[in-house]
Amino acid sequence: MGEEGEEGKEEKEGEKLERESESEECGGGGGGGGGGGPPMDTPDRSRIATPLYKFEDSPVFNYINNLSPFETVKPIRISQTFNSVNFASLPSIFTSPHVSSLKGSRFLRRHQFSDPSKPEFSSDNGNKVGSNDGVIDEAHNSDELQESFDPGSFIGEGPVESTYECSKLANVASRTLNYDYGSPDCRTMPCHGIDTNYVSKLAGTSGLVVPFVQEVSQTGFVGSGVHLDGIRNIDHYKDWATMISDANDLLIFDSPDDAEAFKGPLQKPLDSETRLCASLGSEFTHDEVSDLQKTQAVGPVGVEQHESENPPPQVGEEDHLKEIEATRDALDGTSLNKCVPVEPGEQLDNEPISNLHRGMRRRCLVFDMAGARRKHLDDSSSSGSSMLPQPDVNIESNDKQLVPMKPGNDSSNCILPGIGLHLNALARTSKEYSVVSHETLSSGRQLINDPSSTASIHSLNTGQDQYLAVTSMEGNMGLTESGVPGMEDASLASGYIASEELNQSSPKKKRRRLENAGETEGCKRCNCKKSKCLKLYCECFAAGVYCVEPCSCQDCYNKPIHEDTVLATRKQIESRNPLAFAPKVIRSSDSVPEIGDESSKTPASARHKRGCNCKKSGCLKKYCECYQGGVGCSINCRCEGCKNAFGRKDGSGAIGAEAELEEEPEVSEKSVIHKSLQKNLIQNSSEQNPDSTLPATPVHSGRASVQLPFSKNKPPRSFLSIGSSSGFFGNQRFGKPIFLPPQPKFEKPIQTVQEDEMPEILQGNCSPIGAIKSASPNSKRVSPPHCDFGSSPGRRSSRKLILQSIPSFPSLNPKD
DNA sequence: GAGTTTGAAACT
DNA sequence: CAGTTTCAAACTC
Repeated sequence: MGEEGEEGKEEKEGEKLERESESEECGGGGGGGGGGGPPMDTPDRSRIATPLYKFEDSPVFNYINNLSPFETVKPIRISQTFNSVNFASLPSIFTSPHVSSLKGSRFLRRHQFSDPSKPEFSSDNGNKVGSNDGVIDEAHNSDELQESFDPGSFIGEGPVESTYECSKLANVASRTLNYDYGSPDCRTMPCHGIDTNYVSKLAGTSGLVVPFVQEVSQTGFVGSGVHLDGIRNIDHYKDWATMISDANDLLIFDSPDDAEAFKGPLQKPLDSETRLCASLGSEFTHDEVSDLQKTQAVGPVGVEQHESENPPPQVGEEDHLKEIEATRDALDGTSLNKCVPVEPGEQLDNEPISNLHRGMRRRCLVFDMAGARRKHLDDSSSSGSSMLPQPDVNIESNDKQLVPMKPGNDSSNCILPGIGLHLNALARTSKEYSVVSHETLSSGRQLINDPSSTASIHSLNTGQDQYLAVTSMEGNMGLTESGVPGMEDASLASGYIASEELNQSSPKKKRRRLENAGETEGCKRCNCKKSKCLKLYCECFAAGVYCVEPCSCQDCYNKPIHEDTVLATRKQIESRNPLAFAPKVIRSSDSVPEIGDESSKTPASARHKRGCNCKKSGCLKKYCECYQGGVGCSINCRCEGCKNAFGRKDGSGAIGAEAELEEEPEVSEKSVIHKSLQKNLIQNSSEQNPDSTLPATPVHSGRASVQLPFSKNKPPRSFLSIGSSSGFFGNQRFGKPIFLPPQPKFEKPIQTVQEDEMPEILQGNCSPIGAIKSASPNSKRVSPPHCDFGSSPGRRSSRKLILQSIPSFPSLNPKD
């Protein structure tokens, strides 16, 4: 009975959650997952297109042309090119060219975004909740991406456009392939279409992108394309008009957030661009504005107005103008004015601006709409940590959260199953990089990866893949290397996507299959049936990552789609046990050799944070967390009959696995242990390096590719940290408390988590113990972890691992 | 592949 | 805080 009761309870909860999620998803109405079809985006492209041409013919247009020093070229718009290209390659599914007309897209977008569902998409990249239609979704996603990518949709339109040509290919590729994002090159390269895509994708997921994009453009992305200066001008005006209209919208909507969001993100990037386009904004005068306004009525802009629901008041024009101006003024600060990047590269720059603007706005709207949820997320997630100063960042963080590890349903996001992780990781990195690194980390230091990490990645790739574990985000960042693999994965991924959905249907089989196949690489995933993957029972959840395709879980809520739920649950759990998501295995500094010494790094140096409680397994089976983690038992353990090969509680074996080997129980397991040990050694070597290179950043620890000895089955997961935002970098760097990508049970911890890494709190100062206490729920002794392990105080200082789980510790902020 | 064992997590 | 239940992984057959 009790069970039933409980189940019922859970069910209720689940339902509740579901409802919530659904509401979120559908929020707007339409979009929703299954439901909505192409929700928002499919506007009439034709319709959109038309206006432009008309526009050209219009007197206003002529007027503008006259004004502009440039020759007007007929706007044969890139869009066409772009469209043509895209479409050509696009699968039939995409019949509706989202991309086609930027403006059109804008149009739609607005509506779309207004739709609450949007957020979800953004987060997931279109992954819809639970829907199985991988294909469709994907398409959808891709569309979305496109949209986001699409200048119109994309905030960073300007830049994006500039990248256009490059991006074109990328887009196409992306669509067809679905996920090329992974291409490492992107990061490094300034303009690569891929980047754009990637960015766009990211953007889609989050508003963050903007900066990034901008950056790209700035970087010099030289627009390959032909520049239609004249067009540009025109566009510029047009953009202005659009902007104005947007401004109106803003006023109307009055969403402060928007404005803010706007400013933040754009500003920076724009600033840089400013030099290029600086003057454009200023150029506009009232008259021009008015003209524009008129134009709006006539031209394409008019369309927009329609959209905006603010019918161009012919009568109250003045007022309208005033409004506009006011808006404009307000926006000035924002950079909109600055805006339009004049880079030659920008083919479509004009639109970009407007688009940019739009994008911003749109995002803002989205936020607003989705708002509540996002906000709360932000708050929660970021609350502890210092958020990035810029709004974007916040957004990013949120978005990140969204990033799905498991595409589960959203193929798109993940897209790459294989890459999925990779992507995710990359995405984050990229985002962060773009944003963070640029801004904050100008130093870029970290970007450099660890070789080791890279190596690990490679190895992973070979395997299954799908989840590349990017050992370190940073490594990823390095992208260059890591990215490459990702690419491969991506290609592979496409294939996987479809299958992903299927997987869930037959979890067990799948799982087994994965285990067998993937074990090597370690792609193991969870197989939760009742926990909805929202409890620590779930390995994925416990690891702070979203469930991924390979997971065989049922009723999984550990997906980006259910971000809110996941976060909430996480919070809950953390409230109970702050260290719940912290790495379970802590490497003791003592033994911890320096980074370089891998050989010396043995599991022995590490210990399980809480210790095990084994009664029957003798700590010789994976039931034992210590053993599983490849570490010896410690005084923290309450195990009985400890025979842990890596070190006994009594200390006999403690020294190290090696010692253990000798001591190994004669039991048949000996061989097993041996294997495990060997693996460990190997892994350790690889891992350790990473550590060294990897700063304490959780990320590293995170899923470093390194697998613990036992992790064989469990490969490093993708990194998407649920929490997201903090993302690997984010968290630490920004000190966001959000979930860190936890390190997989042991895998990560071992490698990365060194005592050094341990949160300062935990470390040296046992003072934090209080926290720890809480951490140790069961009274299992939570020995002050550090103390025990942290026998070597000296080392600790160097790294600052932040326990993600720990909410806010300013001190934790990344040294970086 | 099904069933059992195990111990962590969750609950009371 | 301790005891019990639940859960999913690990393991066995």
